[in-house]
Amino acid sequence: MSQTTKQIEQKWQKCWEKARLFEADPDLNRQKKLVTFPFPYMNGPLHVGHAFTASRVDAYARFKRMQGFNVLWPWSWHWTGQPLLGASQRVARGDEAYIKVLRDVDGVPEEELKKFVDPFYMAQYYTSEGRSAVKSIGFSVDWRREFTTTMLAFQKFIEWQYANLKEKGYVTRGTHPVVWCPKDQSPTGDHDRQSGEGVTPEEYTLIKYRLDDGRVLPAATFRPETVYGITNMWINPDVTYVEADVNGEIWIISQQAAEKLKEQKHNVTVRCDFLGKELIGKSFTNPITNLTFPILPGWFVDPKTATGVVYSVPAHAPYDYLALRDLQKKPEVLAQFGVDPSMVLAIKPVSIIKVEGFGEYPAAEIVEKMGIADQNDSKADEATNELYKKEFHSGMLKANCGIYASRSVREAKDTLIADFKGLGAADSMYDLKEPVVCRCMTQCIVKILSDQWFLNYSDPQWKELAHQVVAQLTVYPDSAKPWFNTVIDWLREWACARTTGFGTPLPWGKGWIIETLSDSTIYMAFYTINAQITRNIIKPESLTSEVFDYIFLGKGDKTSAAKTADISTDLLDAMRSEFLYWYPFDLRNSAKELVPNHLSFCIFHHAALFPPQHWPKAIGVNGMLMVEGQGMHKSKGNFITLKSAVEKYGADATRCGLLLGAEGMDDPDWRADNINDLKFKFDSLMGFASNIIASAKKADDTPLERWLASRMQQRIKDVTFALDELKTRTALQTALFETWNDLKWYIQRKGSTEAKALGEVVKDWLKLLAPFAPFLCEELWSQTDEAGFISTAKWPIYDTGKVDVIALEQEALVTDVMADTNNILKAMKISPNRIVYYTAAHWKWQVYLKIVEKTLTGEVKINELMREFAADAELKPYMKDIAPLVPRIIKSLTKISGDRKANMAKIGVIDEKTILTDALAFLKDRFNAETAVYSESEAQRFDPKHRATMAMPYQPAIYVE
RNA sequence: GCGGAGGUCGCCAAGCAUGGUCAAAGGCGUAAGACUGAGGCUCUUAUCCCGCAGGGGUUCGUGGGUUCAAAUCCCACCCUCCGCACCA
Repeated sequence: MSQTTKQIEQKWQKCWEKARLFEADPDLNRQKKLVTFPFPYMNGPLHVGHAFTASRVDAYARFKRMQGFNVLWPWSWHWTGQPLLGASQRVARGDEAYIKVLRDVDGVPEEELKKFVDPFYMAQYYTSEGRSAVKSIGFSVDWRREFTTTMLAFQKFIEWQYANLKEKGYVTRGTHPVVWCPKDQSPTGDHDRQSGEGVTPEEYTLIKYRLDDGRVLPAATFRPETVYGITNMWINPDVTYVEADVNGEIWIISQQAAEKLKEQKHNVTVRCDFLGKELIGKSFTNPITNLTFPILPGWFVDPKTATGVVYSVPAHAPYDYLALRDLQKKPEVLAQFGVDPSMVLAIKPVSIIKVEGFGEYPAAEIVEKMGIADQNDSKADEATNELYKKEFHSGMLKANCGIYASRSVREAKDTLIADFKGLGAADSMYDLKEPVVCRCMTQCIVKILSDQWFLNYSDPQWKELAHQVVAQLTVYPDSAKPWFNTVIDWLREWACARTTGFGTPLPWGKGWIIETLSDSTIYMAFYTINAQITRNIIKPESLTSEVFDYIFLGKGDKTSAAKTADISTDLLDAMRSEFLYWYPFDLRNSAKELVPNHLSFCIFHHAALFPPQHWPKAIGVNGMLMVEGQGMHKSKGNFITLKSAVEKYGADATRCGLLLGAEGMDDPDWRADNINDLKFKFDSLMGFASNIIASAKKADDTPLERWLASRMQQRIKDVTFALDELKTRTALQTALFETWNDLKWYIQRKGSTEAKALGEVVKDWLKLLAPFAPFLCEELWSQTDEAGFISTAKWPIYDTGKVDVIALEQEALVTDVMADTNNILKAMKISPNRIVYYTAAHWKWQVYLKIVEKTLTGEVKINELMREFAADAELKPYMKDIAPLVPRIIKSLTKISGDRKANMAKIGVIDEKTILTDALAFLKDRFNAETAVYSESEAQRFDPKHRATMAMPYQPAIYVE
């Protein structure tokens, strides 16, 4: 009884483990490759997305191992961070919806689920599930180097890293605005939000206009340059405002604003509240120009946005223009507030920005153009956006803008804000453009966190170093390389410590732990020594900074380091040399979503901490896995765990199904039908190859075997080239389908599988497939006469000596003839009884080859050619036939590649009659018709329609009936 | 908005750097045949349109341009997907 896929997989997994096949130790006689995959976060099971990215790493690792490299492919687990804790708390809270997902999607058994109230238990559970899934899919991992990020030894490593970064000045301290949940007392990231995804704090400038009594009206704006164009203030008469002591000044702001400012480093004490209408009609002073303006009622003013105090720039703000116009049309409204309508009527917009395509008053023009009725018209928003954008990008400040006159808005803005603040005329506050609601249903605000620790990715010198890392880095695909540079330029300070979740305590900051994206930037170096740490049971406290300095940087005195650490100098040296052997890493491959964060951080940190010889060698980036055309989400019900995929389809089909999906940065699509199909294909392949291995014993060396061997060489070349570029899809497609098709063709043509040469080709084929479908290949390899594992067999090397261009050309003749025959049959719409081929006469070959030669060397001149032919005694008699032939041949040759023409010239005349005669039985079978072949020059031939004279070299004439 | 990646013959997808070998690989799907008790699987063949003779026509997001020649080069436009920070 034949083994099931599952049995085969388990068998080889055990064999590999027993042979310690993937355990890699330093070996100075061999070149090394350290390949890595970003450790997965353990708040859930591994899924097919992980499998896709890691399959690429594994295929590469296996390929390089077969090429003779000493390959190290380690794996670990990310436990530090917030989500694990959050997940565990949801279980503890009895969150049924969440528990249902764990049960149904993750497949967690009931008795385990209960224990998930302990986050470490949860992590442990997913980690051991994950480990067995990784083994079951056949990743060739050295497990001796495994760790989790909460292990003390690892945390010592992170401490060392951060102490170093701080010493080098890459860690800074400062304040930072975040979206904040007042109830949870923590920042509310996108994933923690009920609504308001993607909303970030935006900074408003507050212009501190002053009432006559000295109280401040801090009007909020994104466009402080418009302070020069103010005509009045808007206060919502129906809204409650407060008078508050803010940093020693008396501010008038909306009630909501007072609460917000308290969280933003403002000292706020509310003294009293009142309705906005009390302010209407009062006048105030512009702190920049010292001019005085009135306060008018504006119902569009939203107390929930910023300060609830807005100043009016009717020349450039559509809302202001509309609101003013509305008031001017309704003097009776003004009268209610005791405002003199004629004063309002006298307000004229003040133009301060010159912008292309608009005249004096852009706001009025755009309102007109879009036909906006009043301040309640929904189109007003659109007009605002359009005009703001336009004025920002191409606006110039006019002469009435003080010292900023004739500067562009875009360029003057930042200095202007700084100047105003310096004068005490402006302040700032943050607010959210749209409401954000936390998962706990609380409305979020902006909080300014103080004494926050940052990695200073803004540091220009650090950026420069990071660019240098990128410059020497190979990126797969190459097109992703510029992306890294733009990300490096774009990254700013990154808060690298937080107060909640799991993580390594910040070495110098009480209560702070290192943020999880910041604790996973150089840990690939830790792999190099972790096997030693475990094997020698090195205590965490022995891993002092002196020890790490010595191991990773060769710094300091090893005797004293060993002494303080209580470990031997030999062991220290062993770790040092192991690090030196493996580092830097040769490949890190991940999905493209990590480019703007993890992978770029990895570059920054290597730049900061390691010398250039230990900088990353190559980074691979791939797309994000889709499932049936959609993004994979637990909530969408299309989440597929790695474990379930392997169980259902087998490891090889899962790996190959994923890898055939896409390469480069394209997103692969997991289609269950395709994977299932592949599973059947592999069953078929097993029988196919097995049969060949058993029967290929006969010494046979015909052009067909040479053709097959030649094709194989081309496949070897292509697969090797593609894998070196991490083009896993191209490589697999060639290795699996194209090569298989070659073999099938050979067997059809040959009619048997007995040739020993075929068996040899199959061995190479299995090797090409082994990085992708290791279990299947290992099984088939064991059926051959070869010893050892295919996983460590020698990768085939492309050998031009094995390429027989004549055999290739001869076989091409057969396929070309078949294609032509098919075309004729299709046009005739018949099934033939008899097919006769006529090969070209020798003199035609002479003519043909002469022309081929000419086209290779340069321009072909017909009259010269004809003269040459006429001079040839052998050709002279045929001149009448040659004349019309020559242009035809020239034309047909334009469709043939230079390489092939060169081959044709080299090969000379091929014996078409023999080739076709040999293929006759095959053709007969294929077309289900009597077949025959004659040479055009044979007098005795069956040729009722006189087709023979149409024969051309490489294009025999065909007669069908 | 900023940044990145893309739009190819029913679907997925190669090709585009180095224009001619491109009606354009491969896989899927579809159709026919073989196998089977029947099916699934597998294998074979076909699969833009026209053509009773190996030929012709129209295709590679849209519109222009360069060229003897463009899926490939240039310009403009339209559309889709992804990332944008304290979060893994």
